[in-house]
Amino acid sequence: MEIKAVIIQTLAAIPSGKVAAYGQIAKMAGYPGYARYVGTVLKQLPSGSNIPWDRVVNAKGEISFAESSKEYLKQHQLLMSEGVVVNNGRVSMKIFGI
DNA sequence: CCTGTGACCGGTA
DNA sequence: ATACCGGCCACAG
Repeated sequence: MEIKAVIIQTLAAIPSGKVAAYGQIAKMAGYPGYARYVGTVLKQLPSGSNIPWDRVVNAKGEISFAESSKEYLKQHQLLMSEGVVVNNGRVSMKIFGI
């Protein structure tokens, strides 16, 4: 119950217009190695929460959904609307570095 | 209790 | 640059 909260806080701290990697978030939260768990938490987030799940990408800077998936398109759109440039599924260096 | 799974990561070839 | 591999940790069945 502790870890989840910290991760969510860290997610909420990502400024608009920037993105962060799963592992990076885990590390910032003080739990290095919890990258996968970050994904688990995001997946279980209730819809309607204020958590910017769309600003989370994998270590390669890519969206972690299949291109054909609906979620991919949605995330892509959200990122664009926040000023993040996405090229071929890859975000252009706007990584959140506190 | 044990096993498989996941919106992952880093090192090595 | 890409491909493969082992490690990672909580959670559901």
